[in-house]
Amino acid sequence: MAATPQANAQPGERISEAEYAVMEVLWEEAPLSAQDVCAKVCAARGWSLPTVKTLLARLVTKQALSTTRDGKRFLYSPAMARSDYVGTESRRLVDRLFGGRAAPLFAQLAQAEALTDTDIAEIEALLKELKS
Amino acid sequence: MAATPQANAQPGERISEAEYAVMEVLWEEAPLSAQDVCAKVCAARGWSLPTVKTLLARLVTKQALSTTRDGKRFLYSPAMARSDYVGTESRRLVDRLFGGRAAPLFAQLAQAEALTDTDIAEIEALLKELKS
DNA sequence: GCTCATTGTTTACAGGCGTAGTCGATTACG
DNA sequence: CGTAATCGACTACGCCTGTAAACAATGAGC
Repeated sequence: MAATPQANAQPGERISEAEYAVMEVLWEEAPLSAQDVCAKVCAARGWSLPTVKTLLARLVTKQALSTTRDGKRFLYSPAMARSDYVGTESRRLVDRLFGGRAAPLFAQLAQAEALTDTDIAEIEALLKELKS
Repeated sequence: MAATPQANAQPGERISEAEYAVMEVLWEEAPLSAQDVCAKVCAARGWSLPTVKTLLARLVTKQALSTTRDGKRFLYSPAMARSDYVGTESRRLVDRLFGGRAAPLFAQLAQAEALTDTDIAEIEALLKELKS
């Protein structure tokens, strides 16, 4: 048995921070080759090409990326929407730190003065919309 | 050289998820002994006493907990405020996922319908206060 | 067609994390 | 005073992560 061997990896697999940096690039523009991705992050993070390759491979295993052959190389594209990732990640934080309620998070940010005037204005607008 | 040996561990050390569960208990009530802590989390997380002891030790190393001798055992107390932890952790998320701006996070939660009516009311109240 | 550069794959390795057992010291109880 | 229970320290170990080298296949250019 064991249909597809070593292929354990639910789509729910967690994406690590380094992997996330790679996803960022691909969410901005895709599909890209490993080299393209490296061109966009290697400098900033002090990575080498092999590192990016490893991360790409792991993301493919985790089904966070899909690939298309292009000659001898692969082109990588996100297999999950950025908003999905951001959503579950936000939710996770709110659940873990604020008992699942968003208001305390907001209060926290407010108290930490992490809210700019623009933020406040935008949130106000959103609120108005929500109530309609 | 090497003043205090193995004692590398800036207070900035990151607290892992399991460690956080222990901190939670101590933020709620402190000081507590290892057994007290275990009594409060072991069941819920399926841990054994040794596990809790390890986590406590690591948290002490990370200077997230302080200890007081009490006979042959230690009593543990938080060495950092919960609000500090929650603050940096929230900030980290906002920085990483929303470019440091809070409004998009709020929008995300709104769109994900993660906002209850109570949340909205409370946030509205907070907004009003902020503007005064 | 042959060689060279490029690509993905495999392997590596140290450090952190989750989970826990062992052990020597110490305290408490009889 | 001696023995048993308990405590913290040390050790362990597999998995994930960050980072990367080695290698084998494959496609491109001459």
